Amino acid sequence: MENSLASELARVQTMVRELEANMDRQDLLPPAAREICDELASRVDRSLRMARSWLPESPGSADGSPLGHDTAGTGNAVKDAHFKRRQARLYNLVKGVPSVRKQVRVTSVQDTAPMEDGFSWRKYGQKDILGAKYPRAYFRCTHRNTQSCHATKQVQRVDGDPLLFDVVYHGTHTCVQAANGRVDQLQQQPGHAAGQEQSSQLVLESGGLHAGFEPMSPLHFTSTPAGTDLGGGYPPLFSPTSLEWQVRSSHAAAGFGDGGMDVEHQYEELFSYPPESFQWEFQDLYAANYN
DNA sequence: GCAATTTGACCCTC
DNA sequence: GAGGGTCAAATTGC
Repeated sequence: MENSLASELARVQTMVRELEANMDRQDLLPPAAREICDELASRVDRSLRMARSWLPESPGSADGSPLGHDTAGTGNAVKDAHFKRRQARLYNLVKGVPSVRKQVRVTSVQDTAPMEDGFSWRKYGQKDILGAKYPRAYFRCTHRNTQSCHATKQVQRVDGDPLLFDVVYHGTHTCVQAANGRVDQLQQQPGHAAGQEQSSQLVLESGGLHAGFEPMSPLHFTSTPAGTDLGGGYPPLFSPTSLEWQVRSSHAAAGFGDGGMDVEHQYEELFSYPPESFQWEFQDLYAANYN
């Protein structure tokens, strides 16, 4: 019952996105209509999450997957096993290295860039991922060599929702860029000290988080100039004008990456019982997403 | 000419 | 052996 409800909502969500994308592609979408589409998508998304919260645990299921991974139709146990292993690796990558995962929504397929996050990144690889429709792109900090900054991130378009990107950050920026702009902002957040770890970015990058109705401040994507394509036949990546951040994050350094906990549980755990140091962040994020 | 991206190959882990 | 992550030479764009 709830399962079919979730499926239906997922279908509606996809249709809204497709409608929006198609109209956007043909310049048929006036601003007012775009707002309605955004709101509609956002509300369906919220309903979907509600529906999923009723479901019994089903990690890796078509609709229950936090990555939006669509295993429906594959019916392939081997693939599923690989997918689970991939998920496990995603969350357990390097023990002790902060890992923050986010989902970034853009408002149209034209705006298909994982947003500017204040750092400059250099792409160093791209891989087709088993069971995933779109390839995963690998970025490292531009200042890796000059300043020994070992922060990296992975960006991958979510299957079934071309407007949604998974962005996984690994490591902490130690470059000057981190010391200037980012930390200055961090210091404005209560309870946060300069130079705090990657988890702080959750606050910053979702600072403008809204339920997806309002454009955020202008963005540009320095690391991925025109011509970069994350695959799937979509246009080159340009500057998104409006983004919705769905902060469904994990923080390996906080102990959520270990212990065999499934991904869905990690999210629930994180939102329900966030580590003390992150509680205020998740209160804000939760409020932004669910109120 | 330099910097960034692309992409095939290699390495590591499971 | 398969798959994910990284390297590095070739290519491209400014």
